[in-house]
Amino acid sequence: MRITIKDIAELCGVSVGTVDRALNNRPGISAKTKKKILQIAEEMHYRPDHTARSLAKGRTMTLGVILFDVHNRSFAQLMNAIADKANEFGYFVDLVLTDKNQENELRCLEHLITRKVDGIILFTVNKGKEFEQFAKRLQTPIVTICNRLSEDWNYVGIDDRQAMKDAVQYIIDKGYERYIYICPPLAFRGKSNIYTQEERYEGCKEALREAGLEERLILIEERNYIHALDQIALTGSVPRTAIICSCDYYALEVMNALKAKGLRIPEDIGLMGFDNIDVLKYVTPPLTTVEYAVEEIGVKAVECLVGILDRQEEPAIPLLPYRIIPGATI
Amino acid sequence: MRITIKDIAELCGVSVGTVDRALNNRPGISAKTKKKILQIAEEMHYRPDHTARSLAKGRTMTLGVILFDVHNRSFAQLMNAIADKANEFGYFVDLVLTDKNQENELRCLEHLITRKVDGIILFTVNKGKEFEQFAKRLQTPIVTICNRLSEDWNYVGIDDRQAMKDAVQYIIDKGYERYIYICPPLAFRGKSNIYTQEERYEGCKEALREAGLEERLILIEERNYIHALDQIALTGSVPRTAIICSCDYYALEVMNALKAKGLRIPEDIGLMGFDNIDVLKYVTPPLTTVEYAVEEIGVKAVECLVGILDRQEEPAIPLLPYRIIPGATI
DNA sequence: GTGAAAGCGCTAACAT
DNA sequence: ATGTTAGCGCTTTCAC
Repeated sequence: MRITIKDIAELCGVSVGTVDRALNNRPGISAKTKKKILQIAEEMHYRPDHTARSLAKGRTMTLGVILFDVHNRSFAQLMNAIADKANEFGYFVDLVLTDKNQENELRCLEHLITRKVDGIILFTVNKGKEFEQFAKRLQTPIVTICNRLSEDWNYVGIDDRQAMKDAVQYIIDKGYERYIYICPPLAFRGKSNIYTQEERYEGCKEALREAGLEERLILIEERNYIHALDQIALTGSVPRTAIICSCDYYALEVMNALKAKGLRIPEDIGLMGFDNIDVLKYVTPPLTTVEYAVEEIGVKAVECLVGILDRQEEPAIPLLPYRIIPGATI
Repeated sequence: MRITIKDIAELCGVSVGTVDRALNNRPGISAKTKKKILQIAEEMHYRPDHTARSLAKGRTMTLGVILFDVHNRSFAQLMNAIADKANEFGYFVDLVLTDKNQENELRCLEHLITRKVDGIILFTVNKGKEFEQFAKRLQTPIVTICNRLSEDWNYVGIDDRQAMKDAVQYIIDKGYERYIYICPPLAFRGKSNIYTQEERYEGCKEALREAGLEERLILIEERNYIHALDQIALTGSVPRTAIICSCDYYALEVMNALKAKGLRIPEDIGLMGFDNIDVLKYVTPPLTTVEYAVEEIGVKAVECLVGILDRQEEPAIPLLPYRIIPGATI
């Protein structure tokens, strides 16, 4: 049996109320008894029971975080940033993984509610009015990150459309003649929430359209994009081509494929990523990509949530900055 | 106010005991009332309060996991594996990060105890009798992974010494004449728990000793190992050198440095890593390294812990297998 | 300054 | 088959 405040109370010959006052240094207790209680507690290696405290206080001091997994993109960094910042505010973090599965995400949300988390940071794959109603019914503050749900929800992220637009403009300036855009199946649009992916694609199209190059774009959105790439003439006397990937991981796979074909980057073909994931520093040639501060997304999300929880304030968060990392693949 | 079993009881005109029986399908309830209760609960969007349940049952159905962070090595994969396996058994996972700081680790342990986790999976940086006593005093089952504490504790991992020995033997067979071993400062030996690092280094020495090559080994254990490498003659008419790194991340940094110097791998210099982290697939040339199933470590650790918790059984876990990945850098 | 007691929401043992 | 009740460990209000 673990030691409780009741045990401490008996040992000190006082009531549990007094022990509580000492332990949580609340007023209404003499310095002397307080000191004694704290000493005994220390000696007995007393550890408070957070479960009981939460039940009594109605708050768990815990933030739930919902992500796909911890591999993708820079989720590991994001997670670290969130955990650190939450700790600063005295909160702890519960991480749950959806594996990009919508049903799973619902279960994750239920789980966090069951656990009575005080607030939730959500990278959603769901969308639609029905889901939003479900989420509202949970009666728990939610901050969305990286993938917008709707204007009704707090959101922390970058302007993905403008960022991709800038990136493509950067490519255009280098004088490419043909553009291949690779992204996950936009056909999921109907079901899954791929807001960010859509935004990036729109940004690409906008840039090309404004440059009058719209018809030079080839969209590859199949699962097996490497295979699809093979189908497209990439060698010999073809227009000078740039491959634009909606995220770095695609770009890395493409880079492997291009290398395997013996193509030189960027002489034979240009390549652009997005996200600037941390492993890029070990990849040659250095990938041209778009960077933004993932950690900052985590920090801002926590600040927003804690603001709501601790101070009932809910300020809108401006979109975060981004920048193009030149690299050597464009 | 969120809805509770008491509310459901009133709505159904039954007692909380009956509601509990229905919700947790325990015996002693008619199919009819059960159905009604479940229906009302559904309609009212009832969510059980895990906090209250834990307090009543004395179990939280939660496993604590203590790691440095989620970047290093293959911690992300490890974490995913642990979370998945724990879910299978109906457990949830609480992850806490120590940032390789010993004091922090103590706080993390305290935290998990405060949260009343049922068991803990620990990648420790602490060691010594005092720490072990502290850990035992927590009265919570602990399974150590990846870094041994002592024979007193359950452990899941590989035979690092033998694995590195095999790796170095593999290098020796390729006819290298000089060996450079790079690892974190073994000087931390006194304070921090670097069991695994020591084992790997010993394995390297053993292999060389048995081949009569012991004096050909240069140990680099400074923080700034890239700088230290520079000091050592690596070009021109020097003995054919292999650089052995105690983990892949060092090897990747070294690879970058070698490339920057214009050295060819493995023609000019050999390079070996350890861990086979997942990003290696995007790195050229493919790094020769040692692989083992991180996921399996997670799975086994969870199985062990759940065995202790659910069935009071505590079987010793055999060390996991490993194998050398040839790559193209040796 | 300190004690007593009523919860927090749920479980489980004991009645009926 | 169903109801009643005493906790689980802590917080908090109200007396003294």
